[in-house]
Amino acid sequence: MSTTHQHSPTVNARIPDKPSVDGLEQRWSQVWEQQGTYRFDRSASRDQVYAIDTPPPTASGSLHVGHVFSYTHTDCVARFQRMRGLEVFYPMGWDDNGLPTERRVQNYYGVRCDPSLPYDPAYAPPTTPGKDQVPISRRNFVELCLRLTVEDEKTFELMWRRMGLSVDWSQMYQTIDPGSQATSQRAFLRNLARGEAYQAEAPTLWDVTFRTAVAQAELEDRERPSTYHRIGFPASHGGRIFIETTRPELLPACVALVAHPDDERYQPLFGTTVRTPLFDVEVPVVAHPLADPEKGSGIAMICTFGDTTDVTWWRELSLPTRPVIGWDGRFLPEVPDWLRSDVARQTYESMAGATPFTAKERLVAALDSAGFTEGDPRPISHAVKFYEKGDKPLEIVTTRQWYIRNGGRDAGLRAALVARGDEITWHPAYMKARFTSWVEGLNGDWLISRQRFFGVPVPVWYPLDTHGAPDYDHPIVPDDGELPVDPSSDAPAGYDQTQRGAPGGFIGDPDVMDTWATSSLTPQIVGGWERDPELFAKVFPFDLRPQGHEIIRTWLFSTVVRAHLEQGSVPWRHAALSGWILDPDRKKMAKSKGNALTPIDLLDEHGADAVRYWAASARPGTDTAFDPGQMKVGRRLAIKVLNASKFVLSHDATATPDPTVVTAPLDRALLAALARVVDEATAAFAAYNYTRALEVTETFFWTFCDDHLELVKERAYGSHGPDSAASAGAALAQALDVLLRLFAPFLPFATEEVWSWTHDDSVHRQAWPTAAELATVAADGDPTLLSEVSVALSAVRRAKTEAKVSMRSEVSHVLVHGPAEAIARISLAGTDLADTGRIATLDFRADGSELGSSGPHLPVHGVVMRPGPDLFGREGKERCEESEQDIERLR
RNA sequence: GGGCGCAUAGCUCAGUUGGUCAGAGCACCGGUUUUACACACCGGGGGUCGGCGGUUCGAGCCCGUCUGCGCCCACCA
Repeated sequence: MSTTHQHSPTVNARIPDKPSVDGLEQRWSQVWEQQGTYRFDRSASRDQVYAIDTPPPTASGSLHVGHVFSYTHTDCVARFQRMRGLEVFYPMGWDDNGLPTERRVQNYYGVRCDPSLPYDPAYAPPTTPGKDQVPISRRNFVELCLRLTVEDEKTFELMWRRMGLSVDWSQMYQTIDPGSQATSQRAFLRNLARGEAYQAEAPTLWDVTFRTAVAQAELEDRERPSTYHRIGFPASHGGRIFIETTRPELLPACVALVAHPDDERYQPLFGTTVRTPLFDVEVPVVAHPLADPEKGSGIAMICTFGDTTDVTWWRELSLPTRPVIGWDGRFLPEVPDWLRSDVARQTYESMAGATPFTAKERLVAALDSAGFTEGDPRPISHAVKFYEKGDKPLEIVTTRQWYIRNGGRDAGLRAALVARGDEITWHPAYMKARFTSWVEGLNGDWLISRQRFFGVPVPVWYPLDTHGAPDYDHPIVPDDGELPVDPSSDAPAGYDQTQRGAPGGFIGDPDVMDTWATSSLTPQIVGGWERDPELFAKVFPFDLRPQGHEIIRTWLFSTVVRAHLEQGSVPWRHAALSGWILDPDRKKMAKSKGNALTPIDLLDEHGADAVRYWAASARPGTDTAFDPGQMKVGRRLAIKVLNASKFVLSHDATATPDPTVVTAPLDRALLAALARVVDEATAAFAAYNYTRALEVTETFFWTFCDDHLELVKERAYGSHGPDSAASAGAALAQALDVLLRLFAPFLPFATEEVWSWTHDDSVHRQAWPTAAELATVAADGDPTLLSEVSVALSAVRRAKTEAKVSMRSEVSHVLVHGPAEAIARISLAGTDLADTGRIATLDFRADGSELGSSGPHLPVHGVVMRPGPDLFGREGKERCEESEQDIERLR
């Protein structure tokens, strides 16, 4: 990189007569691709690398405006770091594995996966989805998933390119591609070997629609109406114990009643038994501190399992298991063997195979008619756990599942993971609290197995004994070199396919891993862990993980877990959490609400630079209102950059480090003021405050355009000779050169367009500007001069505006007066001020006066004018008196 | 129930360690067709900085408290 730029002899010919922001995106994104502008140079050393762990967007549909928003933030940081001299490792991935893709494929093609079907190599999906979903084999289904995600990902890539993301597209990955699968399986197998992954048969939160287990991190509470039913249990010593429950249909699964140990009402019952109504099962009355005396009747029935509290009680009180709900969410078809009496069996038969809803209706009716209920059902509203992607309440089903230790059952590991959070710099800092509180609140290990089809398979097989029963305690694992494997179609070493399912043979684990189990490894996947050790050493730990704050508990946390277990390190040094886009009602913009605009529409209407400007105006972590007005402002800024640049560069001036060319005090002041802006923008950017960097640059730029450019225009055209013109032109060129680089991370298209008028290389590979590079030319320039002259100019303009005359109107006499130092400075720019204000006679008076309404921090205290009555066409006396300005107009 | 964040002009938001901090942009009103830009430029009005109390010579800024909004988490009988 270099700050001295070669000049083309055809400078002016490259400047369009009518610069436009339209069409820049297509042109420059192509050039960047052809020239490899953003290609990562892996020959850089580790301390020269800035590595980004890019969030792979879910490839299950379309991008929305929230993506544009947050990815812009990351891109601005990436571009800054690149210009700062770092090699930026900026990959892009697609999270295509998992449920969202399955659902999209089902809807798109009108198919569903039936793993029992054989693979049909000739299968072609229907051109239009039929009314009923066509069952197809798992392999056919996966092929459709791959086919559709490839199409989606092409669209995504075009979108990102049009946004101007400075991604290195040669570093692309999919979470379902073979490399990701191998990494995911390798990490799992290492967890297994170290005892960090294990399987267990245990009560599991279960989504009955998707028929899969779900993890704690994927839960969400939803408020749902329900009803309390008051039910009497016959006590062994006579009388009835009344409980209140929202799930009376679980009565056949009841294993105990529980009350608080201190609850005097029920203390006499502890140690006794009651019998379940109708089902006539004897259950104990037990004590546990989790029982809430205030809730319902103060005594609850424990069922296996109605909720997670039941699981706690069941585990801690060593209660028996009486499951009644199956994987499909319906009551098991067979009458359970613990139901013995005829009434019990008949009652259960009326519920067998039913949904909980139907079973509840039938059982409550039976309880009513048998006189076990008391009073009317009482409506309540309570929180119910749902899978975040599901629409039916979760059930709890006992199943064999794979887990990875995440500190949920191990205080030492939990503390170590909390400490990892302290090693990460959070942007904004308060987001760390969400991480910490999540880790500290974990109550179980991470359930990673899913009973789904499109995902990374759990890479193990199980030997079958001579009776054909699997030995889950001795899984067969593949060698590292075999990865990735699919146990449902590959045979383990030492076996062949004919032994699949046969006694003495093997079976493959049928499950896939949760999508987070793979995406938690994005640093390892994209960084080439075990695949490309040289690369991995240069990028890991990564420098930045950008992501949404709503997935701190999932993606961020699970990535920390994997890196901690595998590398003994944090995965990255910084985590930047982006906010959400809110619609005008301050609700999160979401596709499901139908209020998310497509990004392409926005780009068509405003242009990429404009949309990026809006996004970059939002501070890190802040939820932000969707605001087309800001995009209009951004578009205006981009256009302004083009036009101002055209003016500056039309003078054929050269940015020069030679202080003998830039001699005018105002020109030096400009560069001195710009040096301060550079310092401020750099410090802000380095602290990930890209918004502040943009703001200071933009503010300066408008002063540059509206004041400085106007002040030096006449001189630049040569009105005072070639030397002063050269000074103006060189300073303008120098300032523009710096400003373009300051704007480059935000407005990559407009800045590149302008840069190309005078350069053959890309602005995006230039060095980030420094105050030092301006210092020589700025020389003794005083940055306050520019603002002081601006104040004086503003006062002249105000007088003309109030007189309702053109800014070109001539003024015969202006007196500027104020503190001596300010007057001394301003007088150095007197010629420029007189030219711009079209002032015939400009006088200065240092009197320390405080005329005018300017604030005390404004060093110029008044511009004193007297307009003549005839030229302005009015007296203007009132104005003079009002502002205490003695304005004299000489014609 | 616990935790975090927010509350400043009609709107969207800046205000770094308390002292020129009452700001910006948009919107609004008025003016200017000026050869980089009318996709422009110039100017203007507009806020008791959520309420109350406290610390201080001095408080959007610090402390307490209250109100409202949002988010995260929590064992849902």
